Amino acid sequence: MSTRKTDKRRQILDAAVEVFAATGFHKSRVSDIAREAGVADGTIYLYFKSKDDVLISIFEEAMGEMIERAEAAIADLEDPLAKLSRLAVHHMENVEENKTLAKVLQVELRLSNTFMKEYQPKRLRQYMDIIGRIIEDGRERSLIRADVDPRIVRRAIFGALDEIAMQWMLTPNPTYSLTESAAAVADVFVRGIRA
Amino acid sequence: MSTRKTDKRRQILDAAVEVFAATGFHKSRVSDIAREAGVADGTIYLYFKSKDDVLISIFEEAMGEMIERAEAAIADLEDPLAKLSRLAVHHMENVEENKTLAKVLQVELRLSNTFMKEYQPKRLRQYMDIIGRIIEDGRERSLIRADVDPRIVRRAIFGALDEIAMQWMLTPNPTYSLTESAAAVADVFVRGIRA
Amino acid sequence: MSTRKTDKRRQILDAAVEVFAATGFHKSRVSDIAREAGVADGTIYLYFKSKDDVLISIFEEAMGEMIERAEAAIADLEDPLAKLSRLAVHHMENVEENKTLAKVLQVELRLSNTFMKEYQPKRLRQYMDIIGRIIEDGRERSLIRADVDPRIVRRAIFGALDEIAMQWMLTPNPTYSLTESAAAVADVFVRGIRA
Amino acid sequence: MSTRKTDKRRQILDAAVEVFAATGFHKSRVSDIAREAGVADGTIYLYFKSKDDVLISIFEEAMGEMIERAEAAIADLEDPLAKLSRLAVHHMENVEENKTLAKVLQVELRLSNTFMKEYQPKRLRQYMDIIGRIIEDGRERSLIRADVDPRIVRRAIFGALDEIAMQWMLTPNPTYSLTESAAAVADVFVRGIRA
DNA sequence: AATGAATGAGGTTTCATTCAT
DNA sequence: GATGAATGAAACCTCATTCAT
Repeated sequence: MSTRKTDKRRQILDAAVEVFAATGFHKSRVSDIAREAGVADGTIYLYFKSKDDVLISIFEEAMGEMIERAEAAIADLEDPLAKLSRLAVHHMENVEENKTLAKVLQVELRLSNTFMKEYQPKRLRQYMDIIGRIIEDGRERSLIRADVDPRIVRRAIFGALDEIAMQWMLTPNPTYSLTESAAAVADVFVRGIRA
Repeated sequence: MSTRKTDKRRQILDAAVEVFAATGFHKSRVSDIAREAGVADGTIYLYFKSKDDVLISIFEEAMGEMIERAEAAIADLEDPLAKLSRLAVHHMENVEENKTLAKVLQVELRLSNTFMKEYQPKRLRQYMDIIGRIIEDGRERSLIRADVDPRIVRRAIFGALDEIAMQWMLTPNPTYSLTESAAAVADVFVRGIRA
Repeated sequence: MSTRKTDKRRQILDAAVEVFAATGFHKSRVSDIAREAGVADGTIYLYFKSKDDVLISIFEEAMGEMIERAEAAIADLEDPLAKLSRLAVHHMENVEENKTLAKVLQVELRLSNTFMKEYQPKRLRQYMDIIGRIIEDGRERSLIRADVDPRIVRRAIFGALDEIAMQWMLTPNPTYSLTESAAAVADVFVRGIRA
Repeated sequence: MSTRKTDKRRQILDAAVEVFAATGFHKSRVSDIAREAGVADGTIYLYFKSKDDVLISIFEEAMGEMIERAEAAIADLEDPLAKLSRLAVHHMENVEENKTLAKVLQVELRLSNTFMKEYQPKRLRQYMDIIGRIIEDGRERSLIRADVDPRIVRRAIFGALDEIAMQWMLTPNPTYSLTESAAAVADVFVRGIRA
């Protein structure tokens, strides 16, 4: 029974990702998601508080996974600077491999007032904290300059990656590799902050 | 007569910036803008095609000015790396000095579907081109490494600045200085790309 | 369930006839129809595409019935000329007995651009075809002159009846009998076309 | 000066006929008429009370002329029945020769609420009175049956002609002759009412 | 748990008309 | 007389959400 509950919830979330990516959050109707998920309109409200809540849930779950996977991706590395590079490439791999979800997370998410102002910071901060901790660790081990402020630089790194990924999402037929861009960006940052 | 026409147009644009910043684009009603501007609802449609067009016009004009001022700000500098630093600080000064306008440009603008997908790229690219040209110039003069791709790095720099400014906008009572952050970010990039 | 659906649809159509007859199509607001029908504004759009569609549906249904009833009314008659007289009187009886509906069909219907140019012809032609077939039948049986063109005369007969009914509708307190007028008009046409 | 005044008035009326015929009364904007007439929007209100008044004025003038010309057309005939035939053909000739004006009078005029309910009757009655007087004259001279009610039959004749003309107006490329139809209709009526 | 029919708030835009010049 | 910039009223329809079944 609990599996079933989860199943339907997942069905709806998956359907919502498809619908949001195809039509955009604002233009998507709840009934579109319901049809795509094969449930009645009202059923969605048994699992989510509102249309916004569906978007937020997509974000929460996707970010939760991203955070886990990001931490796993850098776990076996020793060097903080290597971790940074690996993280950047990993971030872009996620985007490239899961374009539909990424489109929702990056493009549609920003279009929701509620979201931008209330929910985004929390999870994003967690994600950025990974970067922040790498930098702090590097500073303690004198691999990164002491005058590098982690709170600023973690946001700079995230902003740089995000902007490049955003641009890639909005380009209809991108010809360049996102992961190569990630490596280049990481290279600049690594040179910029190392001791 | 031409002055008058311009006057009323400006009145409406200024009013719209205030209203959009206070209420958000979506929640703002055209009649709110009209009241703030001291004109009738219909008058707005003598100067703009739609509510969206008002937002777009704010963006077009503000970006036009920003581009001009950014170019003026770096005109007297010789060193490309110094130009980059100056540009970053200049960017943040604009945001700090004109918080209301910046709020509209950074936060509300992203919330308009029409906008994000059609209008933004053009002007933003022009703005990023300023960064791109600085980097190209630096490479030619061997002050910047030859393997730095201007197309990627200009976007990385913009993304980094934008993300930090965005965060600052969304923070109710920011205690940190935006220009100091800009200097720190610029420092990282300068170290990251110089030969 | 199907009854319920039909019920609500009928409720709305009946309400619309009342409202359109009282206020005129253009001046009637959708919310007026909703109130009269005892449903929410939005409910109307579950059953009809638009306000125009409500008017069109009234017409389609009313004309469908009129065509059926007209054919039933003349079914037991042999003589084509007697059929014509009966049809004319039947037409006016409908108008007299159902003044509210007739008002909508005759007066308000003509005020809707969309309607006049697209929907009216089809159903009206069907109605006129009844007259046309009577005339053709009469010609074949040599009861009506061979040089009477059914396509012209059917329209002439309809036009004559329609104009007289229209005038009656627009007269606040008509003192004359519509069915007597119908008999008189039919008499003229019968004399005019018989062999 | 008086000529000039008349000139501008006429300019506007002529422009309005063109615009109404092309776009339909409701869809036509006052500014469209102004542009077509080569005057400013406000100028129209120096000569007419309202947009409706422009339509009414077109009708009044056109009907005035039609009435005059109709009376002239039958003046030289003695036989009332011949007059009826002549009148029918004359009516249709007017329509055929002046399709643009006829379109406005017949199609667009009916779409104006104000008009149908207030102005039309008066002038139309005058026009129908011509038919009525012919019939009365015929009755007195025993050329038309005594039991033919002029008030009914004049309206029947007008309705028949009007319906046929209306249909012709709404047919994109009519292949049949309107005047021939008029003759056929007149023939039926003449046979139908003569003693 | 699931349904889906019903709800009803909410706002952009048009365009006839006015009136200061 | 002529202009045309400015006015401002007015209503259709959508769609997220509810709740009786």
